[in-house]
Amino acid sequence: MKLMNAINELSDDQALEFYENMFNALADKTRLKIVKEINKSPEKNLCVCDLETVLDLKQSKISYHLKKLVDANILLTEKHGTWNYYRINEAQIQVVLSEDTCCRIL
Amino acid sequence: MKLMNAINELSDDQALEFYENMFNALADKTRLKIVKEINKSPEKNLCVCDLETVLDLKQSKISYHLKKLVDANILLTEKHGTWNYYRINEAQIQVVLSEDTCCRIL
DNA sequence: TATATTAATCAAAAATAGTTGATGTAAACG
DNA sequence: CGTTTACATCAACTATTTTTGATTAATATA
Repeated sequence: MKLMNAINELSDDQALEFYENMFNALADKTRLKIVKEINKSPEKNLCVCDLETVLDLKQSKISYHLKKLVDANILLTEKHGTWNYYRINEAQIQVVLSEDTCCRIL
Repeated sequence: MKLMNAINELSDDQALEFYENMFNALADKTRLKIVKEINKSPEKNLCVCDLETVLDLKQSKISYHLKKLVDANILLTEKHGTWNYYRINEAQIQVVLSEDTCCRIL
């Protein structure tokens, strides 16, 4: 999903689809926890194995949810050697959420 | 779901649960259309049969989605005789969404 | 009172989403 | 090279959500 700084150029139907996808990506406790943990981390990014440890979840499960967040353009990936680091795309989140809500889920 | 003007009194886990529920309720095109149509209506409220006509969907389907929105406290019900009117609970929506997003989905 | 209208609810079916363990691939390291 | 580590992806399975066509209950109207 593209970054929606040009959201006003979308048709009504495309806009609804954009929001449906964004809300869907955020409508899951595991995914909200992932975002929260990344935001709490010192470098504001975590790799899969970090999340495995901190959330005590299986690798495949974490990868599944990370993919959903990346597809929604809520997370960005940085590859460093064997490690895949995930970072929050704050611009995308702020398109959707109120300041207060950002503070609570980030 | 209660109105969350006291959202800061919730534990982290309860807060995540609140947002998970709110995003879930909004993560559906039919439900977003319902909210949009109610907001577009002259009286800012519609009954089930109005929505049936304007969205061209079956009654039971509309009732199903209305229930989800009411459970999330995004819509409020007013009963007038045989008719059930639904109205947007703007306070609840504004807890979660940015002003721009409110403008797009309302 | 009999009938029509409105809308909630139910159970069954269909469609989606999430979980799990295994496999595949690429980089790091001895 | 062979081995280990990190992680994406897959297929089978489970669980949840949505759709559908009744049925039911309540109100309105003839």
